[in-house]
Amino acid sequence: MEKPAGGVQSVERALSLLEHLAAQDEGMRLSDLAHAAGLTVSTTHRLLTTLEQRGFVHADAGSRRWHVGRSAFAVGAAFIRQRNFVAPALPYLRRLRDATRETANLGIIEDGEVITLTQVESREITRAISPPGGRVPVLYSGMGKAILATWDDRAIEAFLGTYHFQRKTPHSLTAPAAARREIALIRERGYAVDDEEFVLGLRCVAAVVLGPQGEATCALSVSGLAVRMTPSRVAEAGRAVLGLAGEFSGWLSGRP
Amino acid sequence: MEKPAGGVQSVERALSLLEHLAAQDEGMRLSDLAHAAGLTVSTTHRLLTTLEQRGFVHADAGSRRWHVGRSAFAVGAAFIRQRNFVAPALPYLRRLRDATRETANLGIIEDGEVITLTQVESREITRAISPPGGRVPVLYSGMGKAILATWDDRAIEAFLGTYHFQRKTPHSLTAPAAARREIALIRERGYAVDDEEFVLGLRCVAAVVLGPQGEATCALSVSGLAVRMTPSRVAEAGRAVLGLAGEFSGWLSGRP
DNA sequence: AGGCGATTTCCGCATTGTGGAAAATTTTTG
DNA sequence: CAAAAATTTTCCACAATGCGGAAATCGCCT
Repeated sequence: MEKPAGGVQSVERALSLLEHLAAQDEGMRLSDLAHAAGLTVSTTHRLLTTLEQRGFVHADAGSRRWHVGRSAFAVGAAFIRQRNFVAPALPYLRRLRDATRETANLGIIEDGEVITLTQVESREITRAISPPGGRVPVLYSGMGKAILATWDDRAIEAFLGTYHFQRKTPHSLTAPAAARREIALIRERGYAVDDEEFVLGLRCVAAVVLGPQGEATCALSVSGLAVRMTPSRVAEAGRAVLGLAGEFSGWLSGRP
Repeated sequence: MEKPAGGVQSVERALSLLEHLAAQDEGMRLSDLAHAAGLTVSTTHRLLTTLEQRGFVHADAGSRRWHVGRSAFAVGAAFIRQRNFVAPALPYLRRLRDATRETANLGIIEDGEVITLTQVESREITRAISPPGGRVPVLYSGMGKAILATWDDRAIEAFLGTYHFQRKTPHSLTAPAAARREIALIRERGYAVDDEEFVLGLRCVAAVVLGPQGEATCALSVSGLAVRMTPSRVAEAGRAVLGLAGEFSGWLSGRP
């Protein structure tokens, strides 16, 4: 009627209900939900009943409120397990590459190391090459430090307590105190810098991507040769990576 | 036709597609998905298109495969954020209480401490009382130790490295070595025991609840007075809590 | 180029979902 | 504690909506 959408009406409505429920942490009552979604009460009730049979929503008998159900959780978890955010990240990585003219990377933390899942290469002739799939200890990586900085202090202390510091280059962090200062700096400006701390001649600027719960899901970074990555270009790359990580976070959480 | 379900057909079918996609980590092609779900190709395509418009699935242009999308992730994340697993856990906690005649608890780890989210009290006259909402350091809690034991060794070492050991009772763990032995034991038998390590006269048996990705989501425990919790009853409670935690894990991941 | 499997679009039909209104239930109020 | 108000649940007749067969299109391999 209103919208010339080519979709299945009842499915669209059901999905809309799920999104409304996800947005209200206290759950919603039937009539409120119907009003919010712009549907009649009876239609809303029928759709909710269907969703409930499949476990995608759950009606709390006591408070008469509807909540997101276990099946929605089980399905959503597959998104991370399957690494389905890698392909959608590519447009952001491309924009990051184009904004900085350096290689753009996407990485996650797994078992105490940073894995670069994918990258979009710089078009420069001389470019840093560290192919996707590689593993790097957290503190030697801009992405690792950016994610680390989102943890609470307790977890960070626990991590630093047993981290095996190594002097890979003259610029490497070699003590917990230096790491703490670094983390404070990252929190202040929003992005992390790897200033030739892992490989001499390579600089890296990274920012974290947050999921819908505010949890660090992954990180974006820009890596380039130190000769090109001057202080002013590092700052410029910081703004770019911060902006695009923010956009990608928003996309992950549901907003375009 | 086949099923006398009172639900909305197209919505049920769409949810079924989501669940099939979540189960196949490599994604699925249209025709395979249609076959798996028992639908015609054209119907499947129409439903997928609708789901895609809302971002609940994503079609990878290159490989021609469909995957779970970001919106499903965003909605599913609300399940954990809203703590929607607390109410559904109650039936399991009740069964646990009835099987052991002791108080049954549900807890999570947050900021390095265990929070008891809810409990079902023992019917015994003399019962241990530690009301929901309380926070206890991880290593003093059966639930905390059970969750800790699921972490990888690296993370455990990091944790133990800065843990502030305190001798709360003569039975408390007071050194990393003892904690490591304890974790090995927990992994071997599947459940954790707090043997008067936090409060004298109180024993606790706990097992972890795993989410769809195999991640520790929360833990179940049984707590009772040491005078009643004899070694044989501890072993019995261990079997009960292990079984029910497993059932609850299965429920969380989609199977009843 | 050509053929084949898979995907996408189209369309007439009746199955299916819709929303008003009534019945049942719960909550609030007098 | 009874009556009223508000909300949830069930029911039903109608036609709008979703269905699936088939045709058109696309993409890939030989």
